[in-house]
Amino acid sequence: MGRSPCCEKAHTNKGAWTKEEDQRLIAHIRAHGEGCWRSLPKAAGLLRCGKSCRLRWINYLRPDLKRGNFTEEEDELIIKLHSLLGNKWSLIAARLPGRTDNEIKNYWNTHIRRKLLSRGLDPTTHRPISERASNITISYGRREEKGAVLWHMEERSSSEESSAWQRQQQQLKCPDLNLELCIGPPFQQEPVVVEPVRRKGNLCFSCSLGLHKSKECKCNHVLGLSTEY
DNA sequence: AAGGGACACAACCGCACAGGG
DNA sequence: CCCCTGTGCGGTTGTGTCCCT
Repeated sequence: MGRSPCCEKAHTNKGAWTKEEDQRLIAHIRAHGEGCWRSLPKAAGLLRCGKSCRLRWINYLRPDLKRGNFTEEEDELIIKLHSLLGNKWSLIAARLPGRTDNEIKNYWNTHIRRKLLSRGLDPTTHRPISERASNITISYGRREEKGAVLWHMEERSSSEESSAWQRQQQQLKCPDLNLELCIGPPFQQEPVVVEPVRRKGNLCFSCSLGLHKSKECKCNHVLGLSTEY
């Protein structure tokens, strides 16, 4: 179908941002707040694409960003989250205050990937590189117990022998992470929306893991499952 | 000191999705 | 229900810096 470009590329700057551009963007957002990125460049007097402004603000200019090296704890958390969520950088970033998805993605590709390789682990699967690709399929099931919703992973292996290694891998894939999954009864009242996040607001667990279209998706149900970031 | 390869990270691009008209 | 727009995401590219020869 084709879409109109987000801006007139012929009249926009590209490449590195100058200090002046940064200042203009910061000043405008301080004065008017975030939002309507399409019209922001014109309003702020910037010859930039709206998307470019948004990216610049989110990744580098936001005041709550934590700059500097990643700590060892952050490293390990990223690895754990990646083993659980895959390349869902935005979800991973949501668990690391002050870090952006772009920053984590870059850090993964440059540092952690190599770190895992040096440990003999496949950065994509988090399995030992030497290990043959096994025929394990993983599905997310749900079982309810005493009012709580528990998530479990079901591993099916072609081989009957469930080795200790497989159990270990299962534990690795279900690390003891506090994902702060908030489970509640079907809500009766309008939920309090702290921040007008359009798409992440009331996602079910499947969708919050990026498993949209999953048969487990509960977004259209009244269960009221949501994840808290 | 110069050249070039490797690395790190900022920025861009294309696509998907939600929501409004 | 369809189309369009705005936004967000993940992958990729571009560019500056570092390091080795």
